[in-house]
Amino acid sequence: MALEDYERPSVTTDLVVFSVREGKLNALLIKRGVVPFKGGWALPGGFVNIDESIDEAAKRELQEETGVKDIFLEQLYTWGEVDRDPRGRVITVSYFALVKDNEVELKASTDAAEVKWFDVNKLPKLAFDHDKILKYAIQRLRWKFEYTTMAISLLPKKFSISQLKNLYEVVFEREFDKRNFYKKILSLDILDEKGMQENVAFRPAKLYSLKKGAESRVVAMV
Amino acid sequence: MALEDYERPSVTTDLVVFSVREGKLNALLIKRGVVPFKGGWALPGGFVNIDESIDEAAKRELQEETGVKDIFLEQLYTWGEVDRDPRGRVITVSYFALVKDNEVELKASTDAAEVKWFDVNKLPKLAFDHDKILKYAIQRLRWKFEYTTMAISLLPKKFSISQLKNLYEVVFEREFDKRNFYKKILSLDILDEKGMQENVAFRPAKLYSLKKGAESRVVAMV
DNA sequence: ACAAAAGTGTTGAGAGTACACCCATGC
DNA sequence: GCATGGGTGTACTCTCAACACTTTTGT
Repeated sequence: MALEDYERPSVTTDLVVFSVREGKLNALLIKRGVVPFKGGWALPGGFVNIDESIDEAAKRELQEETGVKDIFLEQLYTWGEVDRDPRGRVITVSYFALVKDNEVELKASTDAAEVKWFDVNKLPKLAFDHDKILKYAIQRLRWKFEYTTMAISLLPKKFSISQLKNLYEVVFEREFDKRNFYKKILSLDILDEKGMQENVAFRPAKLYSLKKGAESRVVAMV
Repeated sequence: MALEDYERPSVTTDLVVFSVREGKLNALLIKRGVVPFKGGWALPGGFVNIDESIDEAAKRELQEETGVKDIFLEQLYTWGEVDRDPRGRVITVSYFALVKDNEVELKASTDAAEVKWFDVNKLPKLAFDHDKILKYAIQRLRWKFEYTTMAISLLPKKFSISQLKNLYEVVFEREFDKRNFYKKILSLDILDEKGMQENVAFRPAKLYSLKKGAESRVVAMV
């Protein structure tokens, strides 16, 4: 059979954009400016254009909503229940992204009456099956933190071990032993020393950056 | 914007169906009976109907190609490059499946001139981006074997530890120490004893079955 | 000198790895 | 009794977890 013989579904991407703000894990949501679920909160996202790859569509959406590019973005899962969208048959490919709070510029648009960060522990009711997608994304985020060096992409180029430790404590919602954390991270041989903090009101910390080539290494981080 | 304002891509599923045959890990391929790549080998798969979920489409394809149902089937990844299919814009959601060799009945169809098992180390050139998909599936398969009890779904209801060990050796292409393997598996507390082998020409093995509730447990298996 | 955060070592428990011999059965 | 695969224990190493004090800096 030829392509034309099949009725085609619409395909969208939905993004779970995470950031750490004021010591909490936050996710980006938009207030829908259009039906269905007009006025309800939902994940940012939109249709995949016919001449762009799904990854490109996700990247474009991320930039439209946050102004951010060149940041960690990874496909999560594809949701294809027949009735997940009241407008008709819509398949969505979900992605998750990590952005640095201070590099983000939120902008409303026609689709999004409002764009806002929410503490993942204080989420509103979400449109479509977006609560399921968000739960899935949090699991994946934790997994990524546990087994990859991805967390470091959320920190400045030079960072201290304690900044990294804070990040892990926010994502896993528990404390890590300082000595064990230092020992573990330093034993992985993934960091280069990059001098010291300056102008701090207490003992300056050593700064590190991720070693070249360690970006995609799979290591047990914690 | 409304759904109608977007030109829609076609959506297919592609299946990587694994089985263990004669001590080797095999994948199921079809010889394409239609253009493009007519006469070339490809993964089984097909279009997602407008009134079925993607999971249902994958399940249906699996049954059409192998006659198998109720077996391990899991979504892998969604491939959405613009030019991945010469017929036009086709997005494919890949799945991987595990089937028991002896429960499979291969059938050719209009789309598939021939259906055949291939040793994953002796694969022919594949159509589309199917070699990438297959590589991805093998990675995932190994990960699943390492961290879940999924391997057991490939064995008969009652099985011996050495059958399980053989399976792991095939998938990881290396040997496991017999004593350590027995010790590790039995220490996980995921098996129930189910009597002994009968009518074997040597010392009969103890048989086990997977404990109720252990199907989805995440454990380090090896 | 004090406030604030940085940095550092040891010990015990449990898990992984390496390694070789006896056992039960059918023929 | 022999061929075939089943089943078992010990010692070493390494990793993980628990635990508290000293150091450096700015004010």
